[in-house]
Amino acid sequence: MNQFDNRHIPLYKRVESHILNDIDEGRLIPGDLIPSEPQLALLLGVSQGTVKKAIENLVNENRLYRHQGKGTYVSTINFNNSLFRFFSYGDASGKGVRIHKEVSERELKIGPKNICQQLGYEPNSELLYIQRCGYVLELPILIEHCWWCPEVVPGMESEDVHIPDLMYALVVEKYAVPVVRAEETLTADIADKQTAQLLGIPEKSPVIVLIRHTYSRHNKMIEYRKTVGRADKFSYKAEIR
Amino acid sequence: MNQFDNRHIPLYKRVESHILNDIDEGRLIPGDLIPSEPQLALLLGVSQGTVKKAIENLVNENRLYRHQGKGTYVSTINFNNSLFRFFSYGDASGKGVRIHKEVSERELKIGPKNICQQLGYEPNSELLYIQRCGYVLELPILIEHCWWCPEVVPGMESEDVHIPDLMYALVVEKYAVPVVRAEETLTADIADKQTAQLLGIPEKSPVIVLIRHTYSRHNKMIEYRKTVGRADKFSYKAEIR
DNA sequence: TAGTGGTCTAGACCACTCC
DNA sequence: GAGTGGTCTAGACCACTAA
Repeated sequence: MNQFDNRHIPLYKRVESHILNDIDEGRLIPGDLIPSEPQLALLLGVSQGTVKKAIENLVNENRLYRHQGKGTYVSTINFNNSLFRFFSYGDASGKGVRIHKEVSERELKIGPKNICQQLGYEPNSELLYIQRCGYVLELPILIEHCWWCPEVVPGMESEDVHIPDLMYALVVEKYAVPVVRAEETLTADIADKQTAQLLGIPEKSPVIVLIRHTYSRHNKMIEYRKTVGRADKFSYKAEIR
Repeated sequence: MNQFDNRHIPLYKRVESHILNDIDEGRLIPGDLIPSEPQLALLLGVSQGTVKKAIENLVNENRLYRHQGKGTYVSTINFNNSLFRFFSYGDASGKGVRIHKEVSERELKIGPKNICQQLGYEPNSELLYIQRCGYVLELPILIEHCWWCPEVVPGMESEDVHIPDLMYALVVEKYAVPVVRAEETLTADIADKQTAQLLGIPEKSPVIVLIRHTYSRHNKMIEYRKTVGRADKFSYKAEIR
């Protein structure tokens, strides 16, 4: 049965699956060096060319990256690929304008029902809520509402723990929780009273809303995040072919 | 380190350039069959494996597609890749809800200065303007404002010419103008009075704004389009790794 | 049946990195 | 110098398409 099924799956696909399994089950974590082409070829009983093809495919899918002379590594998630990079912070000349974030709320509290469920909790469970405001040159430009699984990041509700702009660096370094991937959904809305006040814009101004689901290994969702930003500073560009 | 060693360009890159040149200069047009691997290998004096690698790269970039047993073709632009496919037309169960468009204005008129310039005209030139309203089940959901180069589509201002939902089909078939690619930019705004009226929504409701630049061969821009749609029906999803 | 792309192998040589 | 990935070749065999 199994033999019949496998007969139609190309060898390079099996090599891809082998590597992806090692990643998904934590035997390889982001940043790790994977075995070299000859090693994998020997291990899996295929030619080096087949291994090369499998790795090339995974590189194209952004799952691996290679350095000539060094080796092949498991990709680290890159939040510069977030849709939020399409906010232009008023700097017409070039990119790279820094956005600074400040925590405005941080506490354990009962999460909304749908967020509890998405994070794998019973409704009305206590979650870690962090609210931050993002600034460019003192100008508030976005509000972040983050909901974390509290036992994934124990103690992060304490004022003693400094939260860097890129929160995920803290999660990886302090709690050793690898952030593996995220899903983002973009919509638009108009500012409610509280958002308008925090952003210093008129109520009912257009805002961009970005919902992010952040995942660790084994497809475990560890954070729900809703970011609301000024629409007048946002534009997302794509090419169609 | 010798920075002048850039002279060496890999053979497969040259094969890619050869094919892309043939496309850009119109010797190959979308839908055309390109020469087979052995033919290209012979023509360019490289091995078939090198041609294969070049073609694989172009397939990954969506410039070509292949059919086993048939051959390799130049990609046709696919407007299903438009960002507008992320409008969900109120149908929760599945996709594929049809959007029907009706022309509400069609005339030659002086274009806005920036649009004239982008289309390669002097300011205050006459352009072909077409306005359409998009419906799902009688419910207006978006407004399209299209500006065309008039001599690219002569006579399209006439009421006699039927404009199909996918306008580009007409342009390709009737005027033999290949549509090669398009660029889209997404932003959000609030509905002005006219838009609100046409869409049947309150003034100042949130709307999604999509600007599209459409190009023919030789990088010639042939259309400027601005589409304004109800934000409450739009969501764009992406994955970060 | 001839021609196309799809998979797979074996091996050569080069460029880069680290020791 | 040893090990890594990057390029390139030659050739085998298979799967699909069309005449």
